[in-house]
Amino acid sequence: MVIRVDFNSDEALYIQLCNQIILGIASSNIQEGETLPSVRELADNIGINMHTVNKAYSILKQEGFLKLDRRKGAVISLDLDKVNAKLELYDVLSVALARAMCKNITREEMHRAVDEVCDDILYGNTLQE
Amino acid sequence: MVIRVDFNSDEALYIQLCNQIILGIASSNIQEGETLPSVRELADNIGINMHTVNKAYSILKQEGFLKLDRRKGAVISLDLDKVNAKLELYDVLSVALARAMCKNITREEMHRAVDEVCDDILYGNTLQE
DNA sequence: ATACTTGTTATATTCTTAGTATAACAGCAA
DNA sequence: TTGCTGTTATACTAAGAATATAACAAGTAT
Repeated sequence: MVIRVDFNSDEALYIQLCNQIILGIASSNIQEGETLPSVRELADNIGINMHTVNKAYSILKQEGFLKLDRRKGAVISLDLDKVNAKLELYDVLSVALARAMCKNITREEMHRAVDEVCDDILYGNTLQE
Repeated sequence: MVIRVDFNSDEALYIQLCNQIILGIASSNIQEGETLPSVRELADNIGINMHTVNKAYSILKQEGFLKLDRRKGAVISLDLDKVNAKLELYDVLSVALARAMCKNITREEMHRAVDEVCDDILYGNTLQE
């Protein structure tokens, strides 16, 4: 799985790493049971520090996306806590949709956006390869 | 319009201010043409520094939610840049929905979440008063 | 047993951001 | 003039992000 990073972004590197890996899982780019590169290897590939990668992996572990094994490394392992996941989704949506409403984006457009983003993640319509 | 702040949150104070005001606009709690408290007044009310409020107002101005007038203060004034607003919405959704997909949240549940959040903003179902 | 790799922990340093604290300025209203 | 707006400037503290070394424990491979 290819992982890139934008050094000019105002988003923290470890957050970018988390997001990319989550997108990779959602798009089946990497699947349950498969392993990510080791912290040192990924850090070297991207050109960042080991601890930055380790921080991302630790967060993903705590959020139930993978498990860390000292022998195998970082193994994708999904813990399906839907209750908590829904609460987080509602939190994110409340600010995102409030913004959208202020900009006169209709509810139909929001629903279309959900479908398009899902399709994009699953089948890769627009940009991402 | 009532504005509160959570000092224990890991979210920056000025971000919380921005989000609250945007939610206030979306929920018609405050409307186009109406004015927000002055930077000094709001800062005193909440118990934070003037510059933190000023930072929030400046961002909201730059994002097209209000205009700053030296005589009237901060006046709600919506600049409807739908193109940009949609791009931002897609950005936020892509990471939020990828997370949701990993947690086996169905597309139907996502659509229901959109409707519930919108209704909650507009009519105040659950918690917010 | 040795060498190597894994995640993990610890410490220290640099840089950026967030937030505060004063202070002053320009424009406008009572 | 007095008092209120937003605006700008400067300086400081605190916290987080990222890096740099270093070492440790546990497993694998030779």
